[in-house]
Amino acid sequence: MMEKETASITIHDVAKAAGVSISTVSRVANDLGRVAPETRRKVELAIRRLNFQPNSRAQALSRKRTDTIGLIVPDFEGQYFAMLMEGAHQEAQANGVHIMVLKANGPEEKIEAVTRLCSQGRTDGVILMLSELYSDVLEGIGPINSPLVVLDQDVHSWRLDNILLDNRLGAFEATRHFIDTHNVDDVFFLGGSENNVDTTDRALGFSDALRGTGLEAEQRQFFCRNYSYDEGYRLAGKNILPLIEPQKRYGVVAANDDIAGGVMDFLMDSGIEVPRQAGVIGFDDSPIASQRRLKITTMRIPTKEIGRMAVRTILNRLTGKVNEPAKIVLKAELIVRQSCGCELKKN
Amino acid sequence: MMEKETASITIHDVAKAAGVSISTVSRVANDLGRVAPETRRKVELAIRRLNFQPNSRAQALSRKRTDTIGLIVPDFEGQYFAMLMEGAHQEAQANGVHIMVLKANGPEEKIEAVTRLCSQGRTDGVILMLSELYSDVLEGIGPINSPLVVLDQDVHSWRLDNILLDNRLGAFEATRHFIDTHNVDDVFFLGGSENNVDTTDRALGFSDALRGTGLEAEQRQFFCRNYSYDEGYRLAGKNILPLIEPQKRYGVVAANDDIAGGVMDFLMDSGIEVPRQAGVIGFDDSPIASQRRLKITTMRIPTKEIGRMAVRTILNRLTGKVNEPAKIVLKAELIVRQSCGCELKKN
DNA sequence: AATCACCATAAAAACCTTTTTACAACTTCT
DNA sequence: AGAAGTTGTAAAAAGGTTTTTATGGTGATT
Repeated sequence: MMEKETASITIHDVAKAAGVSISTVSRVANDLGRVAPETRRKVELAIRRLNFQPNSRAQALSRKRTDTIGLIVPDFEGQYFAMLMEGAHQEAQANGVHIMVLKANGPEEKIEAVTRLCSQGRTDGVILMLSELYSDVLEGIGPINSPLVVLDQDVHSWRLDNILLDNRLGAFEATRHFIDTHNVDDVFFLGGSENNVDTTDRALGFSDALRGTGLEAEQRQFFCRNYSYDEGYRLAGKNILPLIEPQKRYGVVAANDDIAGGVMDFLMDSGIEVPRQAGVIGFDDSPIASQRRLKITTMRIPTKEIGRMAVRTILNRLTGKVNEPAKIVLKAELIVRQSCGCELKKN
Repeated sequence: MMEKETASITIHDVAKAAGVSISTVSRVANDLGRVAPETRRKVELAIRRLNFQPNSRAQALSRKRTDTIGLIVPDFEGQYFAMLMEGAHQEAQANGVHIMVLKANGPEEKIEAVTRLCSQGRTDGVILMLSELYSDVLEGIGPINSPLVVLDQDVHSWRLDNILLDNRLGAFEATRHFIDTHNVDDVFFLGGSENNVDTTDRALGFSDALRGTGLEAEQRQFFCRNYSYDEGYRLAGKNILPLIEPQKRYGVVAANDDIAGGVMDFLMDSGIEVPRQAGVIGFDDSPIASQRRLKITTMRIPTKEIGRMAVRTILNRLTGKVNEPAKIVLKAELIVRQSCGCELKKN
């Protein structure tokens, strides 16, 4: 039988090589306690010479932490995940911790994921994108012994950390941009999945914006099966095109940039002039928004920032700097490009 | 002083509750060895009643494995990372292992990353996207004690596992598609960063395709700073537009779909008809290729598959099923859409 | 009836650190 | 000069599993 691991060198080997005890080696390696200069030199030499790499598994057990943060997302689609990851990883790396990624879809999968990461101590804290009805999940999880920060959902009543985006306000502003700035005749809202809280919140903001205009929100909002270009394209054909009349001007608020792109392309393919006849505003400011000929006006979401703050929040909890559950609400910002029609107005 | 963790219940608690020894609990929990039915019942009951969750940190130390696989990528840009992640996570989840993601850019960062994951035993194996000159990194890493599979680079001589894409062949086919099928007057190649092996391999394939045509490859290939839309747009203006003559027909092979999109948009913005005057073929078949009005013809790379196979390969190594270093070479597949001009020919 | 094999379980060792406790050998102070 | 405090290091305990070894008890074998 062949031995797999080349019996890696442990703290004992270093101790022996340096002629000291293991506790001394540990103190040198972790730079704590007082060590005589001469001893330190000997130990450091031995560490270097043997190329001693502390076994992180043993460290994890002893220190009761893994220096790892879990990130649970519903999917890897679109640019959202990548941007979140970018921010989270950045903050994590700066603090010497690692990111473990899990994808979990239904409530059961989410519970399972949190259990593996949290309850079994695989991570020191978890960032959770709930995205759907949360109560089932949170109840299923039960009491947690390490920090859990929830994105995209207000779970303040559960005394959990929260990094949120004010979706309602964002959609409100996008809609009002059409109504106030562009003076459109009518507006539509194209959401993602209807049991996705992002979407329902944005639908609320859309309704808010219509209040007092005489326009009824009900018949003006439609929902995709997911946040994709293809769905945007499909629903534009199914629900929006039939409602468009020649001489009027319209505004479409889409729940993300992918959907917005689909809507725009369908409308253009159908001979509708975008943005003259119909303007479009997306959500996210994902790269694709500016990587097309007609650049998409969008509500920028500081996704990278959210990732960074989520990690920051967990780290703060861990160091005990913060004890009250955090609730941070970020705002979306209107990025004016071409698809809303602002350029037309100027000319 | 407040106690942070609610002293979680251990195998000892279960043993006491069931009136057996801890080794018996371990045997029941892991379903090994022979246990009397009656004893098993008692233990299982206790486990359930106390909601015992084995401490994965202790398991990791004892079992000498973490059930975690590392994934090191150069960046999170584009859709490539997401697709890779999708495949890797899928295979991982099916086998009860986790994915730890690290971003590492230069050789030093890569060495550091591999050290943390591999040498310190944080993961059981690592998937590494080298993407640049590899020798520095591989030498810096030194001997490794757990499986390392390298993507996108032939490191067979280092006796490492390898999942590769035949970039040279892919670029050759793309180029020949223009020459053979479309009978173009001239072709161009737009690569990514010049010290990125993907790009240099594809440049070689481009050269291969020009052999015997009388066209010189040298002046026909240009390199972006990165694989982005903006760079494609920029280089199309700087290098390609000046070379275009009115009555001729051109083919542009881009190193990925983002660049291809940029090129197309620049050409169209400049009044060049795409694909009539200039056809474009991208690489990757990333979502953006089909999420625009003029869909991009592209060399599809089975990225998800690569992610899956990389995890599979590590798992196989771990279980000792495979001992010889694997070298799997996948082929890119031409996906004909609109940007190459095939539709025009038909009409 | 004595020996043997076998089975179920307990006890102990191992995994590799960190952290606490203990203990000498010096300093310093009165 | 003796008590008290400091300092540097060793020894031991702790962390929670898995795995190996030991052991008492049962049924079969001669």
